[in-house]
Amino acid sequence: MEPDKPPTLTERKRAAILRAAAESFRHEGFLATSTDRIAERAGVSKRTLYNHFPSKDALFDAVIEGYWARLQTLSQPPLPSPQGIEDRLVAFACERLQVLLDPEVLGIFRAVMTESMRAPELSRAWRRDSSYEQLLGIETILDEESAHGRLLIASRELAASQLWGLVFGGLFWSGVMHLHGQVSAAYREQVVREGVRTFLARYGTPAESVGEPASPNRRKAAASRQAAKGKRS
Amino acid sequence: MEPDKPPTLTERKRAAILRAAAESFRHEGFLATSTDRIAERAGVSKRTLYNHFPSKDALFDAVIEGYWARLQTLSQPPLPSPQGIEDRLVAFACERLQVLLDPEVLGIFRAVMTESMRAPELSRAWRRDSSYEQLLGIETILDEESAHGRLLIASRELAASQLWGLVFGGLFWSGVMHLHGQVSAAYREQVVREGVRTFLARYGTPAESVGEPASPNRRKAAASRQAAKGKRS
DNA sequence: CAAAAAGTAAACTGTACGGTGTAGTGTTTC
DNA sequence: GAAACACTACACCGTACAGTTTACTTTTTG
Repeated sequence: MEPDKPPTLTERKRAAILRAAAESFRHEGFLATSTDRIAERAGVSKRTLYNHFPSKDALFDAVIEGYWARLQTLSQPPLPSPQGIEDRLVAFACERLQVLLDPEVLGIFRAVMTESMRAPELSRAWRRDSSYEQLLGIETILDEESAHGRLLIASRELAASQLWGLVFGGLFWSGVMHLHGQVSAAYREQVVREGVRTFLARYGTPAESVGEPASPNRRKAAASRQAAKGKRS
Repeated sequence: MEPDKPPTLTERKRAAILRAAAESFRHEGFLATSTDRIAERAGVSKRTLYNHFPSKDALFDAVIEGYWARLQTLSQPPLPSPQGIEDRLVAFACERLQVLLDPEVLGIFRAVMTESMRAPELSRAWRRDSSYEQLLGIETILDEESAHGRLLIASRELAASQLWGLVFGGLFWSGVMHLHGQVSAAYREQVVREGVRTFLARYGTPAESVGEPASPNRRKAAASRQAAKGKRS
């Protein structure tokens, strides 16, 4: 909007507090972080911190809301589609995965999960409304491809959740659990591509067997038995 | 071995402490649990607690090791196979899933993850040695089925991780994040079965298209492009 | 430039926690 | 039944933390 008028001191202080708090919460967790430490990292007096946020809980809430809003932007643009379906799904998933595996985001997921057991009312945003499949825009892109006849899907929720598991599940879980350090982008893409191929082995339509070395007699009845509908108990 | 001679008082106290500690750690997390509270719940004096365990950290370690040992037993018996491959994989996965979704186990996963960020040296057991695919015995059962010609798999690690994502990923993640309450066994089985079907759409062999309504011309070149080998970066 | 608003430093309150010390009571074992 | 051992109750130490108070300085604004 306006060409960034210089931020007032109050705004700068507030931002510094939020940044420092996010950093601490991500690295140490909510309980292990002291407000003294946050104020120190933010270069701010403790009183100022408590002028901006009424309590440590409120500060945590504000940090979480900020990240949640950032993640929300993921659900919107499933990007246009010149490529074949495999490449499109791979590109889509790699983009999302890069965000999900960002150490900053992983840290927030950990913090949210941790506090969700101690104090469920904090961080309720992460549980209300939308599923992660929706959040990531998976259902949207599947709908699009289905509309173009490139996918044959009986239950979009089921398919979306399977795609999530195939391409995100393993790496995301490893990341959250610190199972290994950073993985290379190349490895990530390989995992994603193979996941997409498995997904297409069930849900792809013959029309899209593009550029493959040779395999004419594939699939066809692939979607012949897909019943799952009722969810939950 | 010996037909349980009555446990000595010391043994009973120790067990009570471990039980109370596990309960508290699962529900409140490590930091939010006080040793006073553990002692109280265990019906034990605080001094006794510190006679059995030198520190709160050591107590946490002992609790975690106990659960880890319990989970280890999962990796052994992939159970015999009278059924067709789909039913066998479904039965196998449902059994594992039941353990993974046990609130007690979920709570421990959460606690481990939380402490893994604050103090990685605790709970190292959960990261050393084996992958979760190994832990759950997925690779074993895939090897067996491959040996019988019922699967055509290029990379066992990749396939195992995909099966994990398809049948465990979604529900496990939901459970860990408290996304919904308990899900019914019937719903679980449905998700698992559909996951297995997607898996078989890529890795199954024609020989095993048993009892299907009608779909003779399936797959064959399914495994023609499976390259993934190099891991990590 | 003057008044209002916001920030700072530092001491302080009350509480909670991890861990120890002590003196005495119950339990096991020979 | 007595010596060795484990359990109990309880006071205690030092530290840490969320949040407040006070007295003072800087920034913003009209």
